[in-house]
Amino acid sequence: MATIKDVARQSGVSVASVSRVINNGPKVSEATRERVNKVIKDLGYTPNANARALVKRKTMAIGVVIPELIDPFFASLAHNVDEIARQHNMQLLVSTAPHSAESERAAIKLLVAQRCEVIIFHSKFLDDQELVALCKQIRALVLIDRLVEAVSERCVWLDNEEGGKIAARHLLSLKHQNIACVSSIFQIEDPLQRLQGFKNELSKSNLHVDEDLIKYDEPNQQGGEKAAHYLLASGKPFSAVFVYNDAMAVGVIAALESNGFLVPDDIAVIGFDNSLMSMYCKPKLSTLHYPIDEMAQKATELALSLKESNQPVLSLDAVGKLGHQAVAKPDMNEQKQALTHKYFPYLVKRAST
Amino acid sequence: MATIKDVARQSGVSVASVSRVINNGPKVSEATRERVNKVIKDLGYTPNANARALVKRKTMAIGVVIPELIDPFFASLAHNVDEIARQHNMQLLVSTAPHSAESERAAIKLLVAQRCEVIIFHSKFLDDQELVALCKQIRALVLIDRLVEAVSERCVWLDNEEGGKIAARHLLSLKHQNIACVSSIFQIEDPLQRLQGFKNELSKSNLHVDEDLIKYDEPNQQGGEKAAHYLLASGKPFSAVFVYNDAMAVGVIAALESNGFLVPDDIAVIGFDNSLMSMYCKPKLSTLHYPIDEMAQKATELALSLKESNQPVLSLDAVGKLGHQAVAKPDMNEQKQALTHKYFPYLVKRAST
DNA sequence: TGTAATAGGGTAATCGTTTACACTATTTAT
DNA sequence: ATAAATAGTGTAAACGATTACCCTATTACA
Repeated sequence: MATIKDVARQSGVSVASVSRVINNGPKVSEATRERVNKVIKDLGYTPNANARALVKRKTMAIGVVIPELIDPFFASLAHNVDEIARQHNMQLLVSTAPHSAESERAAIKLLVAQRCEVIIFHSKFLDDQELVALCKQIRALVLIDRLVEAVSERCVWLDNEEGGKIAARHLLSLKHQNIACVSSIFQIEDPLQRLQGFKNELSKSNLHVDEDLIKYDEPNQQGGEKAAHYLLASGKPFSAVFVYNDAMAVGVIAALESNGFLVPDDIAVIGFDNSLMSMYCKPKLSTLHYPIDEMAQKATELALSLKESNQPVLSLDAVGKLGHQAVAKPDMNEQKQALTHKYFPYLVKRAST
Repeated sequence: MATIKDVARQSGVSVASVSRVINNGPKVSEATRERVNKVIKDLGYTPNANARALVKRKTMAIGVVIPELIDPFFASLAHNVDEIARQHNMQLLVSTAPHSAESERAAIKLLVAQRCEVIIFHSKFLDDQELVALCKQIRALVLIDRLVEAVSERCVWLDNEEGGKIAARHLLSLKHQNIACVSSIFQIEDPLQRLQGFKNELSKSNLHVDEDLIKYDEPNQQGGEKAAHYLLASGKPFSAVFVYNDAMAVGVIAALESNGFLVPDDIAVIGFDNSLMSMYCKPKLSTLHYPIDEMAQKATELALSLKESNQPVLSLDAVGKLGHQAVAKPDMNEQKQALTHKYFPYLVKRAST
């Protein structure tokens, strides 16, 4: 593999000049520039990014930590990070961390080892304290899909509780009285908050969810099918189900229909995510739209702006430029104005309710 | 960020010893090892992968070039590469190259700049010649989903023509006479070969596809819907549709049903890929299973073994260990035994036909 | 006891870049 | 005509690791 020295030798100049040509630096005569470029072509020379990263102390890489690529939700997240990365001529590093604190730590460590300074982190298993420590250590680390109060200005998150409330209001407006829930067996924030919001809103109407009508399983189709079977096995009647996500909801519908129930006539179902699947399954699934595309893009841009900034906390001015619904919370203990990048789900009505 | 020198200083040894500790090298006393490890913990030291890559002349990265992450097929491909990468403690580099020769070139170049020596390349826009040149230049480059004769031992590919034949036989066995096709607007190998195999098999039974009943659009749901509308607009009757992939097929079904046709009673549909979608849409989609998981894993292992090998071409012995249906072609011009890693699709019958 | 083997550890070159600094012509300003 | 500025280029010191080679005790063995 040709090096800068080879290019220098062959074109009769110093490595400094070659470097200047490569980086479009000033102080190179047009003649030299052309000669060097010719040799670069001939030799098929490509600058070594590792050597560059070493001396410049920065890489052109942007890392993303997600549980796995195969889940459409996370694939979508990675896809959007990649889009922005490409716009900035940066390379995407994917570090997968399948559902455990240990693997999340390992994933971040790999990225740090690569000296990847811009990181989008989808963490569900590290505790707040550890995340705060990481934020201190890594200037351009942004947490997506999670709110950690102490570093709220680094968080791009969804109001899951509000999602639960919207679902509840929707089912209430349809006059449902006996409502079941299907949730994820991973007891992380999202399912808990969605359920909490859902229950809270119901209780405002003096309704409550029978604990026997809340079933948990893995957050995919199979899990949904199983959870629906548990529900039916409970023997208690219900006319609507609020499901953790669309994948499970599709499974729930399949199980209900194979047991002779009609959706939505006998039982209404509502999902979460607004995934492609919800649009193309039948009956089409009502769901809560999760603006993961915008969130991922915003998170990436936020991280990139953080890289440039010298301030420990993102300035108001910088945030202004970011647009969208950044929320100021004036009532914090400290004087500093805390900022948080909060997004909201919204209802998408389809044939299933 | 702490460096190896900081660790050396603080633990009162030389950088050489620290390096030995990090790499579990020999010639370090237990006492020193512990002392150094303690300092490493305290300082939160992480070895700089760039510096390492520079001096060792190899990275712990494995690159994958795909058009985009959001397509479940490619997400699945990347996912499986990642799985193997993780098993080898390697980092996944994703380089997306959206549907053009230029972007494929750029994607590979990025990976080469990173000195990523193990690469899984899904290329559809570079010509054979250029790919052969790349294979010469990059020892551990493997092409997935494509056969280039001159470097067939580096190719892991699917027999698309056979897929078309299987689909044809299936529809013939159901006594269909008027058969339509929906294909991808990207005129790359896959759709062409599938269609070719399909037509060839039909012609054996003296049937042929009316050219007006072949429609092209983007290979996603929307494209499928549009293509189905074109078909209906042609005014010609048909009782079955062979669709390029499941995503389009789902769109086709949606369009047909919204026009009052029943699938499969009025019109049968068969897709390609055996994606999750085909399993959970309704009616469930008959399709050709695409063993992308195994193929991606095999491609990755092949690339990894190529990295180790010193021979320009993979030896018979090495391939033996790889298992699966590696096919020997004894009738090559040259004496060298050419090998190719060919996979076959198979029919998955569901409710749509 | 003398000598070889071994264990433990340090020195310094190296990987491929960038860039501060120095240097020489040449041009510009006075 | 002379000083100052500028354009173009080269030299060499980093960046942070690895490792060949060297050195010194200590141990093993005759």
